[in-house]
Amino acid sequence: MDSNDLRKEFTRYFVERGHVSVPSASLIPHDDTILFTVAGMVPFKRYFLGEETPPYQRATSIQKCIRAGGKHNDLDQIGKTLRHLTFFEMLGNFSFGDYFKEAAIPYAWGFVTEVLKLDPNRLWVTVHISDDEAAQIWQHQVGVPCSRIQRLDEDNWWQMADIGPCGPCSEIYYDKGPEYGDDGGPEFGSDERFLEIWNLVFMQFVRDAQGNLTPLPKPSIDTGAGLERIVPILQGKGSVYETDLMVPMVQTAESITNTKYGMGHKEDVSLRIIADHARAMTFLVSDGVFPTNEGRGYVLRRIIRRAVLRAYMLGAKDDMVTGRLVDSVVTSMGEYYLELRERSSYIKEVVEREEEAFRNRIMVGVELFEREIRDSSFISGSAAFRLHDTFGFPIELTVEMAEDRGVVVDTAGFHREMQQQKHQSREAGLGGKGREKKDERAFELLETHGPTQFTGYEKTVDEGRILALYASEGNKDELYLYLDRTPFYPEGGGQVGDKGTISTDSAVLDVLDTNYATSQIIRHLVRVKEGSVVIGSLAKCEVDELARMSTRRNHTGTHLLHYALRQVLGEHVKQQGSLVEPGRLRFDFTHWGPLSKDEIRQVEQVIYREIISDAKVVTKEMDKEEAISEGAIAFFGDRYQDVVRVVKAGDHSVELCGGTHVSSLGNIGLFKVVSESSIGSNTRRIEAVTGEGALEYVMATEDLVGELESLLRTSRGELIFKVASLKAKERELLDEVKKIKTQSLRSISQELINGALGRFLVGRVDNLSPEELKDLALMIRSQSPMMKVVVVGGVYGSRVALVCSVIDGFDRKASDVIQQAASLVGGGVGRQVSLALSGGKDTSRLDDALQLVKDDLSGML
RNA sequence: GGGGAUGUAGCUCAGCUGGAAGAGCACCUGCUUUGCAAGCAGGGGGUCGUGGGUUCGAGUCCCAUCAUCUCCA
Repeated sequence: MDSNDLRKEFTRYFVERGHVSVPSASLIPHDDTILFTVAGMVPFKRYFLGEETPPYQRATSIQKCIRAGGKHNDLDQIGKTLRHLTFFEMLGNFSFGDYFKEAAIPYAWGFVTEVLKLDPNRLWVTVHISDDEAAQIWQHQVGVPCSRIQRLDEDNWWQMADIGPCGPCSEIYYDKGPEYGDDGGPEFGSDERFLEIWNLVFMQFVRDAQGNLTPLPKPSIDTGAGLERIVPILQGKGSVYETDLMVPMVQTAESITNTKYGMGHKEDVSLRIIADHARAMTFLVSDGVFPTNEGRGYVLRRIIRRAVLRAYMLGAKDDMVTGRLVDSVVTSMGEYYLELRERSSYIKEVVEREEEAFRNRIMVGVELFEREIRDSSFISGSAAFRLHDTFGFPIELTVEMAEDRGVVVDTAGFHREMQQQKHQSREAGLGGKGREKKDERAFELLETHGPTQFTGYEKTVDEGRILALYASEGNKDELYLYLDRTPFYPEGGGQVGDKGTISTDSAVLDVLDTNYATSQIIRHLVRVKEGSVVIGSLAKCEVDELARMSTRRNHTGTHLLHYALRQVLGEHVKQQGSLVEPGRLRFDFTHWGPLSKDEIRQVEQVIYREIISDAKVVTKEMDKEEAISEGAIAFFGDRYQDVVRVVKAGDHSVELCGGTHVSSLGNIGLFKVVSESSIGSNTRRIEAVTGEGALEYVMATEDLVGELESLLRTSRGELIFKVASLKAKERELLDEVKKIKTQSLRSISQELINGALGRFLVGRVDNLSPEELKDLALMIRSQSPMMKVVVVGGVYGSRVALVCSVIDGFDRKASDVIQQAASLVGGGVGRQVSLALSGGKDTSRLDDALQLVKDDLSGML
């Protein structure tokens, strides 16, 4: 049975048993607590937690998963073992309060023995030490002999967190045979011999803060079976790398590195890493991850770089390799994952650009490495760390290259420095953030009064009843006010909270900010302007309408900007963050380089055309799937909800968004990009203004041009020409001045030479810059080769300059000659042999100083 | 969020403990030669990323800032 058949058979089996087949969710979860989708249950988490009601009671899915980076990190194990993978597929069936152990266990056993036709004599089962119920079902209902059921403790207990749903697990293991390791079942035997192929999680209890377990009224089932674990068994292979899931990638890896799988352990590890990473990078980019220097993007980046590095070390020194790797993944998996085929050229572009950047880094690093070993027979830990930390030169490559040269690397020292950096970063990370405390009172309000009703989409003035007023965490004068209904927009989706005023019969309050206390309770940060607040009284809420209007313009403008950037730069552009304030908007997005002036113009033009179309902005609540099928751009970080708010800004821009918007695009008025900059690799930031802000910006530019016009006494059309000709003129004049200066220096030097007696010269010339004075001294020396010492000094502005030049081989240093004179005028001098420069502030002592030098030299020569 | 590195001629870079802005390639002119990176002579081209500071004097030291690269979280 090949892997495509297995996927089909699995889905068919559970659909026949009343499950709804749910397509694989994105690798980017709608969940801030994890970096990637790491298991089949991730997309259903909210159903299991009871935060949302599932639309079905039984579901089955084949879920793409990534375990790399974050809490679930298998990256370092890849290639070394045969069972770890960064990318894998999870087969799962789920029950949301429907069936429980009595059905889940027989389903699993039925599939394994009847559909997969695995030999029951090779199967083992584990249950939790406390779970007699499951053991009974295995033994009596399914008929697994007692000797094949083992009891495990922590390994068979599941919990999402310290508090919340949890329960025992039960697993099915496959015995690969004595040649793979020691016997004794999964509990005592070898990990490589007994392979876990099926995990059943019984969500049975809720654990509270004290650690008490309370049984759930409707327990649930979450199962997971690794496709990559099962396929080798079905195909009679020792590992997944020999099955149809991996062979195409391994073959490509062989071909690009000119090696063969099975040649040797070292080569095999590398080939496995390349093959595994080929799948991971292809799927990650396909699901919208972009190589950047933080979070998910950083993990992707490491995966790409690691694959390239392994290929490089096996001999693929010059040719690009990732393009062919992506091709092999798209070809072999595109039949089931259609999105790969659709986006293959995009995936290749993103990945190949990263490879190219990395290859440039390697080249620089190799040079530094050479320099490092030139005069040292070993590489210190700190040197290896510097190569890695500063120049991005991987430690593996340092070690490899050192081995080739017979040089030792202090890897222990390297890891020490690495630990230190990690420690340092973690400290800084924790100190900086300051975690928000949970607003417990908001939960109470939610229980007693239900969610706050937000009316701000329709109006900016409304009435609400005051439910509570509490002291805020920070400033004493500032309080938290809770209403049953409010038009104040709470900070979210990048848009800042509304400001304004709230008044009752007895009090007037300034609203400083508005945000969510919990996901459904809105909290106003207020300051009492006059009177006192009576709980339960009716309050008139007035949002600062001017600020809100500006915010609306900026928010809709942000959507247009996003659309325009994708039009002009390409579909790789993706929002990374945004800030919408009344005064301006800020938009971070993925892109590989600075935008040219021309590209910014084009973006502004696209936006301009949208604005003058004056198309309506339509907001609609719709089903999530429906929204995506209409082309809405969904972002990670968005909460997963069945019903989402979709904002259609004109005919092109469609996004999921909870913010406030103008009613038609013409209201934006004018959109102007104010700045474009980098905030990290492959991440750019644009700041822009709209409406009045844009007008002010244009006016300021106008004023500037106006001022230039009057300053340069010319018209706007002539401005460029005027400045260019002024610069040319300046150049000309400077050349002229230089020529004249040289001439005058020549005549001054002649005068001084003529007036000189003997083999030295001391003279005073004022109004020459130190630079010119130096030229003068050199000129005298070159015109009069017999002159042994030349000292010239002069007043320049409020300062004194002194220069001394001596003939080669003179028995005193130039600096020594004027040392005393320099200190007399309040200056210092360094130590120079042939030419010394000095200066000072005391202009009145210059003549004395020069006399001092003269006396000194006459005595000597 | 924290750390490190880099920024000098069109390009690639050198410039040590502060003291006369350089090389190679490219470009222009001329000569030689007419063959795979041709030789020789001459020449143009630099706000030393930007802004402060220390100093008699800063490409060089200090601070800030911008850009690019990189590691960690």
